[in-house]
Amino acid sequence: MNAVAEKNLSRIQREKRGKIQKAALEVFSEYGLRSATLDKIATACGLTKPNILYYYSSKDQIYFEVLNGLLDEWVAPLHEISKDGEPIDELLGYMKAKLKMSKQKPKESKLFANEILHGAPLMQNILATSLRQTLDEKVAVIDHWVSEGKLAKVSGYHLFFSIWAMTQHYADFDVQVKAILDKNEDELFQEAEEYLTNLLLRMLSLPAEQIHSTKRS
Amino acid sequence: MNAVAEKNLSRIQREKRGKIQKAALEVFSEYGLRSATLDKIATACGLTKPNILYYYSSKDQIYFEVLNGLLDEWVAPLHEISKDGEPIDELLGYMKAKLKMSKQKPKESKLFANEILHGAPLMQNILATSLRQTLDEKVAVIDHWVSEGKLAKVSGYHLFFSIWAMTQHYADFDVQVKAILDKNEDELFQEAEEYLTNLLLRMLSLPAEQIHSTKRS
DNA sequence: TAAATTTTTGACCAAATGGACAATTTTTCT
DNA sequence: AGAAAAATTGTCCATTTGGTCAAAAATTTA
Repeated sequence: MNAVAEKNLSRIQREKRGKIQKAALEVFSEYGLRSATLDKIATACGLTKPNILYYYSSKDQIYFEVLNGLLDEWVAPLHEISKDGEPIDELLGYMKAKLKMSKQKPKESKLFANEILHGAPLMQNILATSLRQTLDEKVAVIDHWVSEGKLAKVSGYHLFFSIWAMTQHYADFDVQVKAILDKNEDELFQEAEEYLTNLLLRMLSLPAEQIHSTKRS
Repeated sequence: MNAVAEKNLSRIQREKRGKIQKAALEVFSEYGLRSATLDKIATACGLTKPNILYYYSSKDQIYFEVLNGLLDEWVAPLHEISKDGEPIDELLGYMKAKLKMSKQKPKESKLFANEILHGAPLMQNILATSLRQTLDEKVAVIDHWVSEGKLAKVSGYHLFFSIWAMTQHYADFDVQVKAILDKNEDELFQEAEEYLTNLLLRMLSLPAEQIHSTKRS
């Protein structure tokens, strides 16, 4: 029900559905599924409530569409990790891509976080199949790098967990971060990138290489 | 309105309030403030809805009490960091304490996560004053350790952010973690501790010390 | 342009839910 | 024991909210 069916929609259909999804993302990410109301979404996109229900059959349906629409984009950076690249560069690149998403798409990040936090009722299946499979592949790549001596010994799964946790933290918990550090966003993310780069370099470099692990921004 | 006033409560008051708070934690952490209903809390603690409202003036009030009741406990491990201890041991100890809380109190972790994720309307003040002050002090300690050459150069603030993120990840996003890794909880947290210990050791150790940074459980 | 189709909306409904309250029961105090 | 205070509950209410529907307006098609 995506790129295929989307072509059959009229101009109006596409416009309005787009508006609704955009507004829904705002509202859902701020309030969560339950606290978000159709009225709030309606106000946010300048349509009436019944009009919204003309395009989507229910509130849950909107939520599902929004979440699904973001999924691919969300997992995309993972696919960019190439087994033929320089291990540390690949992983630093992944971290940076994830951090960039936190900076530029905090609402999307929060929406996912909220969904998973409450048991991922709509995504558990995808997590356990699609995401898991992709991750298994990438962990295999990491294991291979480790066995080849190109990377310090590390658990691939936990490495990914920690990259997710640390990068998304700056989006999901921005309120806390900003309550403690009153830098502007550019500064903050610049610092975060330097910090995380250093962290990964130190953690992933082999002892012998540790010497030239100072700057590699 | 805490330890002081709490003494003036009758046995029944203390029992029932305790029951209610416990049930409320369950329900709020699973559903969030808005989706949680008084009926769910009532069922969970075996009281009637009006009875609950006899002890707490409103649903918001219960939520506030639960959240506040947990706050001190939540920040406590931070106070344990002693400037007189061995820097790396202190920080490893902190990480382990936080990880333990994630394992043993996932509901509390999720409650906080949810609150902050949605803008921390009830806690922003505390975050920006109390937590911030405590953290400033601990960051000063870290800076001192760094200047004394006892710790690799690192941003204290981001170090704390990353410890929070990585340890709480195992509680807050447990659904995702478990969808990817099907270990039992003991194994999982054991692995996590080893991984995070290694990570912190590598990141915080001075280059010269890196040699004996293999095992230090 | 007129008919057919699509889009939009005002009015309305039923269910869920936070909370009020008076009456009743239980506990405590004298 | 009996009065006073505290605790409990059944009943009720107002608001919020997801969703329906028929009629009206706008757009497309022939």
